[in-house]
Amino acid sequence: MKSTSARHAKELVEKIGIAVEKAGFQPAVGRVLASLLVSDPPYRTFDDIQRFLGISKSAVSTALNALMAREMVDYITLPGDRKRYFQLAAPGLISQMKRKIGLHSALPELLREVVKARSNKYPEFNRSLLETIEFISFMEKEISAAIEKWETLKLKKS
Amino acid sequence: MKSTSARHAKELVEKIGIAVEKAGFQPAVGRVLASLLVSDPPYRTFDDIQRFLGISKSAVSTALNALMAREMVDYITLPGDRKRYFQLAAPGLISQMKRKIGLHSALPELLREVVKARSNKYPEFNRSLLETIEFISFMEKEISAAIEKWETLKLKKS
DNA sequence: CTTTTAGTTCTGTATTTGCAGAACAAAAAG
DNA sequence: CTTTTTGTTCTGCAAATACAGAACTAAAAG
Repeated sequence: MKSTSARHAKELVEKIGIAVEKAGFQPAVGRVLASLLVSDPPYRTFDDIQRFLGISKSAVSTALNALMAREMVDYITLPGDRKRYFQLAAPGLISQMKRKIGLHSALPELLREVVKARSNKYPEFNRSLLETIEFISFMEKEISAAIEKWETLKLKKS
Repeated sequence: MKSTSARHAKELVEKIGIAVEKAGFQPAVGRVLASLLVSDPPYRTFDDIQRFLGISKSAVSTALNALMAREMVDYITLPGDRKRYFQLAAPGLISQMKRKIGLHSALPELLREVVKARSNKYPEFNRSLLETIEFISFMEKEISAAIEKWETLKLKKS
């Protein structure tokens, strides 16, 4: 079973790695995350990961620490075993996504500053800037509303 | 007036440039975009931009073409004037944002593949993966609903 | 035709990024 | 104590990025 799906797993890891990379992480971070996604069992030691991915210890260490800093990965330990068993932390994954979707940077605030600083000689241009700001604010509100909706939905289920 | 706010404008351009850069563009692209935001008048020639930013022609050319490819900038021409006057295209800006918010690549699809490929030996892990997928799908739906809401809102206003 | 203008494309380079490999550290094992 | 294990941190390099400057192009002006 493991051997039959091993190739598929590797391919999946590559594809997921790229997707995570596009979300703004380093390539190695994406691969480490991906390896923990497909891993069966879902927890792996430092050098399980290193061997599976064939990358250096420093890359694994940096990646795991980056992921742990964002609470996307944590680890367990077993009695009488010095190793740490790293595993995905799904709640951390979800809050990471919330963060990424949610606050759209300083842009709206900066755009407001722009409009304030502009002359009123080109009202049509200023109006379209205001509309852009309006759109961003609207989306921010809608998104945080959606997140709350999701959370109350989850609360009801439990 | 222009001279008193000139410094403020330059600072704003830098700050906006960085914000745009963080959104995944090259530094020079961010600055060109920003310079068109604060520019009064809102349209500028190629070498207005070059002189204002103090960067090379190639950088300006590449940046403008990148922005035009995404329809975030366009240009007008004046009769008997060979120059192009570049300006921000607010609708393009907004649709660019829609695309960027409108989410998140192949990830949910890949996660579904992961779940399918996984054994059922660790049901709790699989369950939490499913919840993550659910969250992403939920947010995608909510976001596109919000965008539609915005669009009908805009239609009514006109 | 030649020259100028307005921009594009190419070539080289400085900077940044991302990782390997080695040196290092801390704690446990022997 | 010494050795082994489980990582971490540092040093250096290879590749990718982003831009400058120069060469080039197309169209208009003269």
